[in-house]
Amino acid sequence: MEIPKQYDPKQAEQNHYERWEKLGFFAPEVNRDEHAPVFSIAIPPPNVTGSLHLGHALQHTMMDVLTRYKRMCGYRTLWLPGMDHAGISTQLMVTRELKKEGLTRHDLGREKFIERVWKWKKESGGQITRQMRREGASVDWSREKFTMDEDLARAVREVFVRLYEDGMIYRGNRIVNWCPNDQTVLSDLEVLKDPQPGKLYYLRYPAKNGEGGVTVATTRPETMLGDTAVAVNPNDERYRELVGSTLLLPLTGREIPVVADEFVDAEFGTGAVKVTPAHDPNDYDMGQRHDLAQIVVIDVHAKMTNEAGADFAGLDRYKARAKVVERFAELGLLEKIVDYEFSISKCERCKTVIEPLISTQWFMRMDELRDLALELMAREKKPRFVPEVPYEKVYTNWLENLRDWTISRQLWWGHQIPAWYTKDGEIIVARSEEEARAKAGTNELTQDQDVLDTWFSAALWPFSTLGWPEQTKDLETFYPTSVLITGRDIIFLWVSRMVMMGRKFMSREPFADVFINGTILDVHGQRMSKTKMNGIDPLEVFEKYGVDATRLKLASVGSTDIRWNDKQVESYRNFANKIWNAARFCLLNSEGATINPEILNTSGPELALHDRWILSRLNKTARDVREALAGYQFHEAVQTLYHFFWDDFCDWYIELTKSDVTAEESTAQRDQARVRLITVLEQALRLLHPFMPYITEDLWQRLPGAHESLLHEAYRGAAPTIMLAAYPEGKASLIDENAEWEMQAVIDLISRVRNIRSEMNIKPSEPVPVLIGSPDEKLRSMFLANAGQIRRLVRASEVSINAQLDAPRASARAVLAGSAEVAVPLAGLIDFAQERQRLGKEKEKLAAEGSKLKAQLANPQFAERAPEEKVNEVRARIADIAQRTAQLEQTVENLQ
RNA sequence: AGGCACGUACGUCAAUGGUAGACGGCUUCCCUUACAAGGAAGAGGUUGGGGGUUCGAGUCCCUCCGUGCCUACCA
Repeated sequence: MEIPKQYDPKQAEQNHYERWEKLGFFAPEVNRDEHAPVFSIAIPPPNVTGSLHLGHALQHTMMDVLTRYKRMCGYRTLWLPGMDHAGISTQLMVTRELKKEGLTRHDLGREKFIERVWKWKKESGGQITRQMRREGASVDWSREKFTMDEDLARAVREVFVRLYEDGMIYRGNRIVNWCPNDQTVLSDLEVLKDPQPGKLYYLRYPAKNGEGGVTVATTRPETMLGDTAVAVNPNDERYRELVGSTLLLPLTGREIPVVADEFVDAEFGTGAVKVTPAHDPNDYDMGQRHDLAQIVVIDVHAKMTNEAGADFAGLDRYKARAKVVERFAELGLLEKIVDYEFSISKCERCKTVIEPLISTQWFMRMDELRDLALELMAREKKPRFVPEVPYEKVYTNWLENLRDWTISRQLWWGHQIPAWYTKDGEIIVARSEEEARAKAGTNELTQDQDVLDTWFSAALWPFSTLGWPEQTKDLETFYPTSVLITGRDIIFLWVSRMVMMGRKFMSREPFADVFINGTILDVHGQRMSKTKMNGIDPLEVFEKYGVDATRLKLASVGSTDIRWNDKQVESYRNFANKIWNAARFCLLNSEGATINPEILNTSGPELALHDRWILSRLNKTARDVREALAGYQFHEAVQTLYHFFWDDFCDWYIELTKSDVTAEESTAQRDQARVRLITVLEQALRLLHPFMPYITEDLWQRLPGAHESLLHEAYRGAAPTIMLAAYPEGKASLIDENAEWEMQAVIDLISRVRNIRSEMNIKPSEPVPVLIGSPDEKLRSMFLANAGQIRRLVRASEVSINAQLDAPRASARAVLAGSAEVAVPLAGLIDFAQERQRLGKEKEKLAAEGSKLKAQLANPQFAERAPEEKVNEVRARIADIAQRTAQLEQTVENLQ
């Protein structure tokens, strides 16, 4: 058989995915058992403009691990893929593209522009699906969705209409976050707060009679042109007299009142605040309280309006700022300018400084929806956050302080708001234009030009993708989904909104569990971002180390943040190579053998120790991996598998079977050993498959008898694939603690002898005799049964086992657990001083451990209060140490 | 400003209140016919400092130092 010595991931990654997909293994229909339990995941839809980054690969790996695992457990599994239309960024990308052609979207017109976006989406979206196929994601492509698909659009309109009819969606004129660059309103969550150094300007507003007046402090002097009051705290003695008086607003000649408002912090600045209701959210509120006029001095392009006065009209806001300051200086009204650090609001997408503006927009009232979500958590503790701390609290705290959501956006790309206006300005909200006409009783309607926030449609994702509002079979089967795996940055933007919408329209939470994955940082601990250019393309990592190795590293990230270092993937690449070579060994020695699952079901004294032991290890590993995955402990699962495959299977089991398996002649012993070896390997590959789909499938396909070995019964009749093989169960009945103890004794013995060889500088090629002494007859017969293995693994010329250790004086010795001793006669090789030193070191170690334990036991409180089994454990360990120390002393004496 | 996390080997990270581990790196030896992307044997830790609870603390509590993240309407 042709098997290269080195694992080549590219070769293994080549053909399997296509076959899996073509044969329909990813679709839930592959499962023939109609009573099968269901497992479903709706993918967090990636942004169609982007390409996938490591964070996506991380989440996809975790979702794929769970999906493949559950599928192998016989669940009817659906991992539903799809993409998000990402209104603002997509429109931005296409606008940029147009700009290169010297066009604006207005040149094309709405319809043509949207056509253009669809064309662009096809290309960009294709990139994402290619990447996902490369990752090995076992998503059901036949159910792929896009938030702008007609059926999802229908769900959006349905939700909008129902919420409107319930009075939960309304249109209103309020102050909002406006991005002057994107020309659209943004919700609070799409605004970044960026702390940066700035200036605080102290401006004096004279009293009406030209005397005195008040000094205010502001970071935005240009807004003074729109001031309609100055506010002070009602309890502020300094200004008590002034409340109710009138000031003369410089540069405008406008008379404005001094009002008292609790909001004002007397400690800050001068204690007096200029009030610009049209351009500041707080001032807006104050304006409402005091019935102040709203004077709009800045327009949607962040330029000064005519209202700002002839001197300023048309100026950019920052130029206007400079000019205002200059004028104040000229008038002697600029008291001072101090350095001041404050947070500035920026557009999350384009980083343009937000301009708060008064604008007519659509809003969603959140109080009722919020209560639904909070109730769900309070009563049923749903959804279950993993890790619970701190995310459950983060989630509920945010909900408690939730404010209304601005859902309209001044974009063309997105779900156009299903609201129409009659000539008289009446609002008709309907599912379609026809319905609107019928409702209005006229055909003369114009539809609202705005679209909905992308997150509006995303909030419906878990049920809109399954066919809602139709009562489809899929909806009935797969909702609620089993788990959501996502980053902590969208708990508010997305997770909470899905819960509210799911609760409102499906009466149930959209997912049972929410697993919040850790964030991948760069080597310096910085978040990866486009602007910092420190992102890593997963495809590059795949190229370098292979998909399976990368997946293993990603799966081991878990829920804590990690600093990414390519080097760390290397050890998993080495692991893949180890798997490859272990399989290579098994395959090269598999002639005459076929996988036989029967041997997995029974263990007993008729089996060799290592055979009982590996069955025990295999079942324990399966059990531990299952437990780890049940609690989303991906890291734990990876560690368990890594340790089992490399340490248990490769380092010990293969080594222990070598002598049998590599025999030239076909004997029953050889062939049975071969059957056991490849059968255990096949089980190990199954255990690894959810994490490393390519290499495991590739090797599995080569194993003799794999095609005939049992798929999970739910998949009877399906084409052979490890994907549908039953995941090892982890049977308690096959966990054999006695075999594990005995095997450990053998391993310890071998390790001690190897240690002696190494410390004594005995050449690895030099055979030495090994003498074992133990009064324990059972132990002796156990060593005897494994003497051949021991001899091979320590390169012994002979292994002799006696009740008494009868070794020449010139021997290196070691003490083992269970009152056993081992000696390696080293006539002419031994350096007595060195040997005494070596034993002395060992004695010190024992003494240190022993005195620690004795002190613990000597404490009367310990015996009294600690559980009995702990106390017994300590007693046993002390006894063991005492015995070993005594033997060591004897050994040292023999050396004198 | 508040809230929350984190600080463990040289590095990156693990450890239901019960013997502090893994991987990489490092030292020595070995190309032993599955694998040098490997094998064998080692070195390396008063778990950031201090205090407390407990029979027992990396783990729970307090405090200080350091580092991140989130939330917020101080102009």
